Amino acid sequence: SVDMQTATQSQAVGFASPLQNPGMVSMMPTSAANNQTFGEVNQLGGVFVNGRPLPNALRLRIIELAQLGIRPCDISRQLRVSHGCVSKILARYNETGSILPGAIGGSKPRVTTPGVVNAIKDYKVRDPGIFAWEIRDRLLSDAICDKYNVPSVSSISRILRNKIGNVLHPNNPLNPNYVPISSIENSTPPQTPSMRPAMYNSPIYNHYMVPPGKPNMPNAPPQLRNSPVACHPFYSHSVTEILGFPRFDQPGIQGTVSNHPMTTDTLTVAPHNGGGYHHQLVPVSVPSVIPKLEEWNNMTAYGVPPPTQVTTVHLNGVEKSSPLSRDVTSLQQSPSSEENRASHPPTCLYASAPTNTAYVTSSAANQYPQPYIPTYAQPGWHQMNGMDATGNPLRPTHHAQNGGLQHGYHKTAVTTSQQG
DNA sequence: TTCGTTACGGTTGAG
DNA sequence: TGCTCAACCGTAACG
Repeated sequence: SVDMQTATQSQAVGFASPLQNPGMVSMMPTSAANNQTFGEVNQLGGVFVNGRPLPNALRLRIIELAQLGIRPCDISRQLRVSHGCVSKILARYNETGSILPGAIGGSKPRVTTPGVVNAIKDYKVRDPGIFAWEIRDRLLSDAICDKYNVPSVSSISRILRNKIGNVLHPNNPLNPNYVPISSIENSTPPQTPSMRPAMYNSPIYNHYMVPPGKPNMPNAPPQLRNSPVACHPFYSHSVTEILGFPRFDQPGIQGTVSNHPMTTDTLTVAPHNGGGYHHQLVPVSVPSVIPKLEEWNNMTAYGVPPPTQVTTVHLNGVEKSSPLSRDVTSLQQSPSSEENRASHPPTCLYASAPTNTAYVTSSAANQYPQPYIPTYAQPGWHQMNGMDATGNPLRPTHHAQNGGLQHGYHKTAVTTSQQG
């Protein structure tokens, strides 16, 4: 058991139900000194971790109950999840068919890929007076980009400025008034800096560089001969330079693709739900993804029975079967849903509100009327105190690693309980 | 009372 | 390794 503390005091494990103490809403305060962290309790008495998705099991239950005809407001009360969250999850499910949260974190894939940059260069070379918006239109009309990944006009302008250079510069080959060096210089290369035309003394030129039309510079290293780097001083990057590896979108060099980590077939895109972009690459060959601690997972590994799927409910005296049973089974059995299965907390994490008219009657649901017990006050859980049950240091969270606040709960064998 | 919406404080992860 | 930024999260409050 755990000592009870005042409502306004940070509490390590267990606490009085906010339903009994309406003034106690947030359990968030964190003390770096005692290295203890806390989840939060919402106004309904449900436990949540700020910034993190609800456990999949709870999301699934929301969908189940909704499909059984239970109103969102009742679901909200029963599961102690804010109605806004219930509304959001139901809306997402109706829209996408997925119960899973969206992809969190990461960066949006760049639209200015090397191929796009190259195309922009081509357009600019062929028509130095072309406007950025015209380039944008051509990227679309030439099917180099679609409407979802076409760079903005400002991005194109930036590319023109940063990667192609000032076309108004008299020495820029893209300048319409550019005078080819071949017309200034005869075919004999200058032997000393003082003998070269002035432009060759410019920092942007070196002895490897030749103007367009004289591509095969004899004193250039073989790898630079005929290359844009050597031929066009304003071309600061070759495609390979930009890519950092050979292009794989061109025929003939396909064999190099698999040598790049981002293009091997050991990577796939994780299931993503709810539109947006896909950016979570998951190594397929990894046998199991390390589950997120914040997802309150693996309760079953410590002696707590796995949650039983809710298949029927009694709603106003009428028993209803869950149409989601098949989906539940699919979720639990899907090879790609290791994390989903691991994140199923016991049903009793969220006790029914006393006034609920709908109640669950499966074996798991029999746990529902039990007293409210916070996630981390359940057997097998205690709050992060720096050590796990075996004495090993707990994995620090992101913010702990950065010296900031620590959040989340870590699975240990310590048994604590607290009834609200 | 119900529910859609949104500000807010938070986490996450690629770049 | 640490930072930035834009995605996401659930809650609480509003209408």
